[in-house]
Amino acid sequence: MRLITVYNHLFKRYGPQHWWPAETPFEVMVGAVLTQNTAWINVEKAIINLKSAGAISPEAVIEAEHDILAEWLRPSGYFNIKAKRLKNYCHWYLGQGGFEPLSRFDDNTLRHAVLSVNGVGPETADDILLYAFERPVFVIDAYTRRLFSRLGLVEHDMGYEALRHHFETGLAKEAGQVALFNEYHALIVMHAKEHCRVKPVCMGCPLRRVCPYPKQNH
DNA sequence: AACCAGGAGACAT
DNA sequence: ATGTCTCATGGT
Repeated sequence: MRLITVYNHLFKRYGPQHWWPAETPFEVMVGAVLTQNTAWINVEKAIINLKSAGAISPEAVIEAEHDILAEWLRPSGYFNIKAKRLKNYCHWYLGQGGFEPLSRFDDNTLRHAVLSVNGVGPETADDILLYAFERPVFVIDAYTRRLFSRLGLVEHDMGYEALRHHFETGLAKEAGQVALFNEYHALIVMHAKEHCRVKPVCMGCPLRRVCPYPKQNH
């Protein structure tokens, strides 16, 4: 089965996801950091706190005391670490001059620049690249690994960069890379969420016969 | 009531 | 290069 075939099944079942769930590019960046190993519902609460405090800007994040910022981030978990990581990112972001100057970087340069921030790893960086800067990078997360290794389309022990390269080259001939990668990652997350927890059978699963869910606990 | 969620860094080996 | 610990709230 080809990668684009899996995509077509998912899209037919779930339709367009119009990700990322955020109002501005900066809000995408904040969400990308806060959602590290965390349920999105909890990230939403933290973002609401930031908005209520008028702190959904890089300047406000930097100016806030650590303990205050951590308190706003509390619902998203790891609040002490994430307060530091968010400040690290905002310092770097403003140091680069914000969105405009960064948007002139070529894809690879921008990716390495974002990755240089302490607290921003490959997945967080690619969330930011794809959903805030609209660059053609394929986001690899735990869901992607699990789904495609169980489908037998990738090896289970592939590293992040190897997986990313596999998806990007495997979909290279498809039109509209950014829009495709945007929808694909969102659909993978949606599919995983539907098959999360108790689901006796894959009723309505777009991948029917080959659907790897549920297996073990998922 | 254990288990997991849209990971990453520090550190040891 | 690869493996293990830690970070932490909230839903099921």
